[in-house]
Amino acid sequence: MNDRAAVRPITVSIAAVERDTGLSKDTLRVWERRYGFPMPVRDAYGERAYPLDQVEKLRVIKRLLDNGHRPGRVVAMSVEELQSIGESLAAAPQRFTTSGNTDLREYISAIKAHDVQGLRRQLGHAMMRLGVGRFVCDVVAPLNVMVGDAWMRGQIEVFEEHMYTESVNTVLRHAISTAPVPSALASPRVLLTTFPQEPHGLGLLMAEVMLALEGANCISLGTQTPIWDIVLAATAHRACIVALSFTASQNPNYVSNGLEELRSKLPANIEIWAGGGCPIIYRKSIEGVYAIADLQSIRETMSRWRNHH
Amino acid sequence: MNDRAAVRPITVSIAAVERDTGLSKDTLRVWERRYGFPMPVRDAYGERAYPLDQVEKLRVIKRLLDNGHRPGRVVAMSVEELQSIGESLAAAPQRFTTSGNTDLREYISAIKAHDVQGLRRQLGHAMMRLGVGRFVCDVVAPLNVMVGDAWMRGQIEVFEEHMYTESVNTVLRHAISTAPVPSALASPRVLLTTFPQEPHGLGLLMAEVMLALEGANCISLGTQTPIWDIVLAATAHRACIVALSFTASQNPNYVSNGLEELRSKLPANIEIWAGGGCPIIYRKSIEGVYAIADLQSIRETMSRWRNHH
DNA sequence: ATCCAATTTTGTCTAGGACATGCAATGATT
DNA sequence: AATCATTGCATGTCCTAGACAAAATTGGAT
Repeated sequence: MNDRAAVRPITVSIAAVERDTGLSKDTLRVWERRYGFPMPVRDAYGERAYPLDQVEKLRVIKRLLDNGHRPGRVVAMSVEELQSIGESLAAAPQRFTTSGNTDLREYISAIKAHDVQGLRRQLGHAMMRLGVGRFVCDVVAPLNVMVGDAWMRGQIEVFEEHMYTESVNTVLRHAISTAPVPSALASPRVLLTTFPQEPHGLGLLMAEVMLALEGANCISLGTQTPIWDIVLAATAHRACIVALSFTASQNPNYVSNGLEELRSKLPANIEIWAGGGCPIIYRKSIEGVYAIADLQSIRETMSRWRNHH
Repeated sequence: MNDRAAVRPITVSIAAVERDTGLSKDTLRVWERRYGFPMPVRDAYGERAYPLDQVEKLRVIKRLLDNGHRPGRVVAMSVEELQSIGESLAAAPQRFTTSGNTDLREYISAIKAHDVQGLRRQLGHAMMRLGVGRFVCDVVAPLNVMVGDAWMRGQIEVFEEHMYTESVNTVLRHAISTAPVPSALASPRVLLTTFPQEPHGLGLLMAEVMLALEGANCISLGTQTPIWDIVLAATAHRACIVALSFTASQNPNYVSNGLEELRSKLPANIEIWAGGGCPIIYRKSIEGVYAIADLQSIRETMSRWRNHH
């Protein structure tokens, strides 16, 4: 029995860490210089090679940063300290039991039991029981948060989160397909997509469901559309509204710069709606961009739009 | 009337260029050093500020690079020369007529007319007419190639490709949802996903459709699952087969190294099936990995599997 | 408690050098 | 003439280390 682990690479390159954590190469290098973490080993060419446990810790740190913590404090911490912070954070807003006597822990159980069929059945039942709108707002949205938190605390594996995401994806798309096709004339045409750095599409789907409920004519481009192509698409599809989704992991600079750029390139009569978990959208308001704080407020924003037109 | 153009930024930062063109900051700097293009002006802080026309030219160059051209030739060229190259490429071969008396050009027309509803209707009709299996093999697969080619020739915009992808996504997921749930006992459990570098999920969906038709029990994790999590997921879901999809844009080394790593970590009784447009899969066979050359051969490979078990 | 200024923190940009990798053109062999 | 090995250029990514703007925090005065 030779030690295979010593032979096989148990380290990853800086580019892979950038991709997996969302921290730029520049940031990774400067943290190493300033805080002494991460401290990768060097490969035969003198290039950084990050052990997997450091990548794991970086992911936890990234998640804490997204929740408002500051690098100087958390980067130097030990894993145990990070854990305790993460748990206190998750324990604080126990707003799980939001409403509708739904116990979200059952979904988590299904995920951890790797019961795909059961999870989808539960989701389907909840949708039937609550109606599509409340299902999205009261079940899917808090579940997303809960799954993310559980993952950060190491209670859920990446593949389990993937399975969850895929299941919700299926269920939401099914919900969208059952919505009636709106009358082409009266309903606003809404273009949905995300910026190039944002690969997560669940927020977009949730928004699409809510918009469809409001009778909007949704045109989704999926994720990661270049800004210039958003402009072209909005024009080509004669959109009234461009709706964008941003997760907390997004780089705030890219988000606000991108929104300003998009606003300047897009005709003034096309509105921009921005939503999702990214804090910068709500902290720093951008001229001509509407921040949609939660899914419920899509309804209000839409009625405002209707009154205006 | 003051000159707003002089006030408004007619230049963009290196980060914005990276975002808009997909060329990394490192690449942009090294091109400037080596080829003298792009040659940004400098702002008050001495930082690169790219005029919009240079960004535009960079976009054209990027498309030619994706087309197989080499930077040394094209980066130094004038805009006119670049134009002529793009057009000469457009005149190149067009292999439309695949099979089944379906004229794929109608789909392309719908895409270029930005007719989402029409495109989906056409796709739905074709599926009804041909049956799900032939629809995927004879329509979707060649259409993907055609759309990709058209994009490379500059005949289709990025946002049009996005709209197409999203439509096919919807139609395929609908097809999957209509497939009967297979009996848990007799049917093989197939885990579907892609490697972390591979964000494209259409190939995965097509494979899932074909597998579902063969009565397989499909568990999809979506795209970009870390290798170690594929191993965990395969074990947790008691998968018999792990199916992976690779597009042509994948780095051959990553693909073959990743497959070898996965094979070594996965229990020997779990098969690995690899498919998609990536040439390396078929050129270099890997011990214990089955290459699935096209969607039809999923059927044969599956019957081989059944005979074996 | 609220506001403003000084200070610290933090991410991103800069420069040019190095080098692995992959493609192309050459030379050698069948 | 076609195939294979070798050499060499082309190219992207990584390296170090310094600088600085923007954001966040602190301290002090109202």
